[in-house]
Amino acid sequence: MNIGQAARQTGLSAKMIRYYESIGLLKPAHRTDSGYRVYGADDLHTLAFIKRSRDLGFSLDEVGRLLTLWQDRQRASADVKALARQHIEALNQKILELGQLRDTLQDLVEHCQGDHRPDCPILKELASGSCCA
Amino acid sequence: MNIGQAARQTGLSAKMIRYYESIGLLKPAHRTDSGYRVYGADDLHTLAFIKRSRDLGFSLDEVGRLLTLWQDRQRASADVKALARQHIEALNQKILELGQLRDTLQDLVEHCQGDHRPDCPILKELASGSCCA
DNA sequence: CTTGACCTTCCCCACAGGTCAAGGTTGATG
DNA sequence: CATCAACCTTGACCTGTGGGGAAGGTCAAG
Repeated sequence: MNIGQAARQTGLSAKMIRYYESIGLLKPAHRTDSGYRVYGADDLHTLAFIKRSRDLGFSLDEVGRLLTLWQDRQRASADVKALARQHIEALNQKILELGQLRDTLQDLVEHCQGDHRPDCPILKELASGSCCA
Repeated sequence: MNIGQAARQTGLSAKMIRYYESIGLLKPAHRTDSGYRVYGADDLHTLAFIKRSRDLGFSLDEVGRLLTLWQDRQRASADVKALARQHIEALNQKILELGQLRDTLQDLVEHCQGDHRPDCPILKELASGSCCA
């Protein structure tokens, strides 16, 4: 199977597959005599694993660790769980931060008339700085 | 005032200040005879405005628009409000997405023994794909 | 004069790819 | 066989928001 078909089957782009190979996330694919990359069922599995891990928000670095654990028959599931937990914590942290930003902005918006007068509390707060922690 | 002091006073880095100038977010700073950038009270105000806008999660592109509105005495506050609302919507969207990822991961983690056995439901789900929408 | 802190410009690095170019392969058609 | 479209290859450059550091100029104090 060529890279394009592998891409379509996994939902990745051909570009991404080459990129993953270039950064060492994937082992170099087999090649035809003319240099085309060839992918088999195993490779598709790995690509799909990467795709789903990315969809869950893991960084490529984390995906690399997950792949290692996946391919290691001796791994402890505790390792995977720890990685996932760590990722959950990062997500929660990000969610909190974004929520605080949103709330702050929401406050500002609610104090803004939103009419045609140039007077705007949002800009005033941005200029004066009393809005930010 | 030199760029280093301006940076310390506003919480930006000298690097960022030069960058903002290079992309046209800031007007080119005045220079001494020897080429050093010099910042006055007005410039500090603008830098602080940028810093606070960035802290609220606006992109540099959005900051540029806010700056324009800020410096435009004829602006309508409705414009600022619309920009802020738009940003709030983007934040909400991102928060939702991250929350869904977290919940999915949380489910997976809860089904994982987390012991020394190699059997791990998280990896199984990542490999099989039934976990993702 | 020397030292050290500061400034300047310039280039490379990160993430996670997108986009385009120039050229080689492959397979199907006339 | 010629040709054409669709596919593949590598490579280079773009995004956004800077960080890090090199090479060299400037300034103030000792």
